[in-house]
Amino acid sequence: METPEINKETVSESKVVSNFIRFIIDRDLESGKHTGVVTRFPPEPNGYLHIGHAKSICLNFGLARDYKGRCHLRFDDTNPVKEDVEYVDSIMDDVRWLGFDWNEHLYYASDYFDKLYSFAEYLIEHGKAFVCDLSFEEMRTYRGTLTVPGKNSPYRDRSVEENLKLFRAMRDGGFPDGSCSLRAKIDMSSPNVNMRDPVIYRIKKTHHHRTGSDWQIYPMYDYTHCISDALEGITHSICTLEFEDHRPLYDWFLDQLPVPCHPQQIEFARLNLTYTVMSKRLLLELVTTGLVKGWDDPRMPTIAGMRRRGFTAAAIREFADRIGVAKASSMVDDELLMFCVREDLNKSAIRAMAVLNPVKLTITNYPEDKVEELEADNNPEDASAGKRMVKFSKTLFIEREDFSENPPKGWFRLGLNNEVRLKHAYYIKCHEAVKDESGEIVELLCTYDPASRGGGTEDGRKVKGTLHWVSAAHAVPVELRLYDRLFTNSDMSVIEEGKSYKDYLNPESLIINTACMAEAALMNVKPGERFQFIRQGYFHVDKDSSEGKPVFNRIISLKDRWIAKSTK
RNA sequence: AGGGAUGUCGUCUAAUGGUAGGACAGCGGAUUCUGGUUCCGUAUGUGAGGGUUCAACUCCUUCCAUCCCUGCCA
Repeated sequence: METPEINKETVSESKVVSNFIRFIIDRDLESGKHTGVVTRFPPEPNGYLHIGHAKSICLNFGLARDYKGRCHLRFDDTNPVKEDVEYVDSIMDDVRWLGFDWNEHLYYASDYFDKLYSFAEYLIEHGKAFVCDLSFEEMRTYRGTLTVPGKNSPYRDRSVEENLKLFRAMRDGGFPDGSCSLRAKIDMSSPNVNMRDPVIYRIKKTHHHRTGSDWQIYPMYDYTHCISDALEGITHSICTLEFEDHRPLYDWFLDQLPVPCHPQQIEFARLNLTYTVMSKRLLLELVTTGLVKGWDDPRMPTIAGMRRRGFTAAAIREFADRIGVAKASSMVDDELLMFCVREDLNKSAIRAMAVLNPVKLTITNYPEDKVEELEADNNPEDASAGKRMVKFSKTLFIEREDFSENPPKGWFRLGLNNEVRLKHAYYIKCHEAVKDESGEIVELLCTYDPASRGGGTEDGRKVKGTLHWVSAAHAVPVELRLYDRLFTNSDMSVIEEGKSYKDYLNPESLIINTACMAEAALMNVKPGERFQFIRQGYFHVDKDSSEGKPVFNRIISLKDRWIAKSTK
């Protein structure tokens, strides 16, 4: 896997909007509870990072940046059956690409396995943990339900010596998977089911991506996470809302153990985006069933997917800043993400002309073999982007949609006898639309006004419509991949009775366009470059491109007020 | 009477007892060699009831709605 350098775009200090977490930190700093801020981003390496993780990354690394503290990257790798180095690598890659740096603070929960084990013996010695022989089914029965208290395990009162002996036997591979577990001794009648003697170690004779076959037992999340935080001196341990019920357990472990500090767990609402799914399970399923072409499919909400699509890290960071942080569950309109992408690209993307659905246009009063070079600016938003020369001749291509024989009200593109401007070139008028037997237009016969060279005339007459175009003899064919939302349902958490998320797949989420004719310069582009195809949208050169065969991903179309108006 | 949490424009989010503000989306207009960009304008909101207070999104109280929790997943 490629390992890019830290994103060159500077992660500038963003205008800070207060939120409840900053409020807590300010208070802790003011009261002297803390003298600095240490946060962490703790992914489990069992899938690729998505836009929801990006929110968390921007939050945690952003807090560290703004408070001049530090943010650790820690892999929560306590379940070897689901985890893999491929994910570890992709996660580091994505965090770096987003523009964040953990410096030397890279950690793995698996680095703490020895300490975690010792702490477990400490709990046993203090009568706070026991080895339980209950099977999965029995344990479920003993746990009770949400409204009925649980019952104590019959193994709950084993002696410290016996527990120690059994736990060591577990460690040494003396028992098969699932035959027994180490449990905390808390309270089976707690209304919070997480406190009903939760399992803290289970037997898994599974190879671990970092510790190999060193361990036969692995610690559970609740036990591991709080201790890892404490060991690293985390001050504020920020996680999502579903862990709110786990906070008493987080605090319980740290209260029982001789750990260096007691971080504060703070929960915030995870990101939900319209028209997308965010669950790792579903994302994995999309990949493994081939519904998308890999984790970096440009339709995926993964960071790898958005990166390949052509979104910039700056746009994603801006998005994270704009959505804010709160505790109320929410669903963010994907238009906000698109806004951030357009906002960033508008300033930076080089303009070019490409005709997606070409129709031939002949300028009847233009000399047969003449070819002119016309000057075009590369970016009207940025004069430093310079200018380029574009070839113009008698035969051109324009968009088929830019001509209408019976134009609707408000139309100011090409029609019979109305004048439009060809961007950077001349004013033209159309006199005839030539059709084939089936009635389809095959050629537009136009005349041009030589006095309008460059796109304007001395008389200053107004020409409302401006079209993009390419010279037929000089244009090059390019492949376009037109991406759209993967799903058709704005709230994917609401699935109709009897349907599944697959029933909401958008059949037009990818349209491959091989008819596109582009200005010649686009033949020599490199993967990673971004352009604005004038009047169409932003495009990103895909890694599937090869010499002389460029492939462009449509990042996002331009906003189009005409469509909005004309379909009303 | 299981527990935990959350309700502010359509959406996201500020206001921490003192003018309910911003952004996206929408709508209207101006500018424009991209129906893009930019600029200007505009409508829409404190879940409901009661109470405390000179003053309540904020405090108290009752109700309602929504989300999360019964993995040896994280």
